[in-house]
Amino acid sequence: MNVPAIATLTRLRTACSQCNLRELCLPVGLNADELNSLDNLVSTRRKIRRGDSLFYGGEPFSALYAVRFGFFKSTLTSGDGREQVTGFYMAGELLGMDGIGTDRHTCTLTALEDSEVCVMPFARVEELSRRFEPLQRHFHKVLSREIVRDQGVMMLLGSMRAEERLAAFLVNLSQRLTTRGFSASEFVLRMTRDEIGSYLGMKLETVSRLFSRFQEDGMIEVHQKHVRIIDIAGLRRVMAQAHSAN
Amino acid sequence: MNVPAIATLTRLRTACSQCNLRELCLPVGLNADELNSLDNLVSTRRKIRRGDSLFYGGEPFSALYAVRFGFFKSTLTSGDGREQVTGFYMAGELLGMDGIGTDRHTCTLTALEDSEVCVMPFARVEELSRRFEPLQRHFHKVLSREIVRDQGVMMLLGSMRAEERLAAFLVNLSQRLTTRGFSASEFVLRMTRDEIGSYLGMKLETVSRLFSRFQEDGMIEVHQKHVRIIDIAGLRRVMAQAHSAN
DNA sequence: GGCGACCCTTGATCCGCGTCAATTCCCCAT
DNA sequence: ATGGGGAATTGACGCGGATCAAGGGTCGCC
Repeated sequence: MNVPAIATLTRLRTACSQCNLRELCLPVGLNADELNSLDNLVSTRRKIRRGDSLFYGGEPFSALYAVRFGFFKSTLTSGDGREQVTGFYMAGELLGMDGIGTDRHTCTLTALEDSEVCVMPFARVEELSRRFEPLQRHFHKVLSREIVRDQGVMMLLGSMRAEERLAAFLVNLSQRLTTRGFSASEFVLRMTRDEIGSYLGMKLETVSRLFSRFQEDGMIEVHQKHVRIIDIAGLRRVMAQAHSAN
Repeated sequence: MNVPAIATLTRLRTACSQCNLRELCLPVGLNADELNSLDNLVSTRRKIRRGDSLFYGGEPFSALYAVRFGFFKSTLTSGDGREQVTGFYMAGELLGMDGIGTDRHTCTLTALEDSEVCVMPFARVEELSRRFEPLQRHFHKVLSREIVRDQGVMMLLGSMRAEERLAAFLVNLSQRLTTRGFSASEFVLRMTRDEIGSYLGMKLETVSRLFSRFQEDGMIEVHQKHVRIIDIAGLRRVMAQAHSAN
């Protein structure tokens, strides 16, 4: 009598239909019935302490992860040991899609604050999306959007100057925080200057200098990791100035 | 009697099971039976003349495309009109995956030489991959690999210096040509210096100068669009030199 | 077959950002 | 409270690659 009771509890606890992130996460746009069929999508949840990694590049791939709360960076390490930050992830975003192609993760996912993820065994994702057209469709959309996001970063890195890149970064962060119900104008950076720099293709000193400059220009206020955006229109203007880098 | 005969002919003509690219393309790894079920995946073929576009950013998305022969570039245009080359595609590679997420293409695909693609209506791709597990699996792998590829470019742009990037570009081209049965060491660039530069985040003059330098160093021979790779190990050494950019 | 439109090459100069270095700030652990 | 260490800031300087400019090669089109 006891074991099934616990199993039910676990199921409920990890049920997408009960999750307040369902409007952001994989089940977005599904109706109540459809949601219920998803309730065994998530096998367990897993807590990751700040500084620890969810998975490492090279590890075998078996599951996708949805961020419940917390903050992650993904990093890629090249043959010669250089490390590049390839993305930052927050609640409702999906991790691990890089592993599908080769059955091994290519990047490492590290928590930048104490975090929790929903573990979705990939076999289950595929099975459910075969049986279940709306999930299939949405899953494909999520994969595709990751491609589009990456191409956006390529454009950032390939054709914008340092100040434009940093402005774009701040605007993007602000938008994503807003979507999640946080303040659009005031937030705490979870990553270091070095990590921002790696992501944006510049050195930490440059990041720091640009923060100071944006502050002088009255567009933001920065104190260490605290950022307040005063003039988001100004930042948008900076990121769109057409006068090139290359 | 006549119409069905033509229909059969068309079917045969566009059948994956008859295509010599099936080992590179979507149906990779499927057995004969499985391949046959795919024979109505491709609705038609479409020829694109050099300089023409298969689709433009902003257009509604309806199908994926597999390159039969030819060569494409994909470009992204930012709000302020800057254009960034985000990739080059050759036979057997899949185009259009950027459109799935928003039902609109985000990038423009332009033929750099006279080309032909197989048109795969996306609804059909999804339907077949629901009914057909190996296709589903492989399709997911293709999407995931595109993500990984893009992350590789991010690393390139974010953490390598110009000469490393260009060396990496040449090595990558050579590899992909080899896979397709072409010479690994001698080929014709289908894109201009400007397009290479855009892709690699540098100016065309820099591309040109680096080509000349690689030639002086005895690693390649270049005459306009003709490239001969003499010392691929040397190029690999250049792309891996750890002494940073940022 | 010759003319024009690109494309490529190469040089000279300049500047954005990387590099190196010193100092300060902040958080955390004792 | 206090000391230690990582993170951030700021300045001085130099270099890689952008910018500007001129010339030459190649191919398609009349």
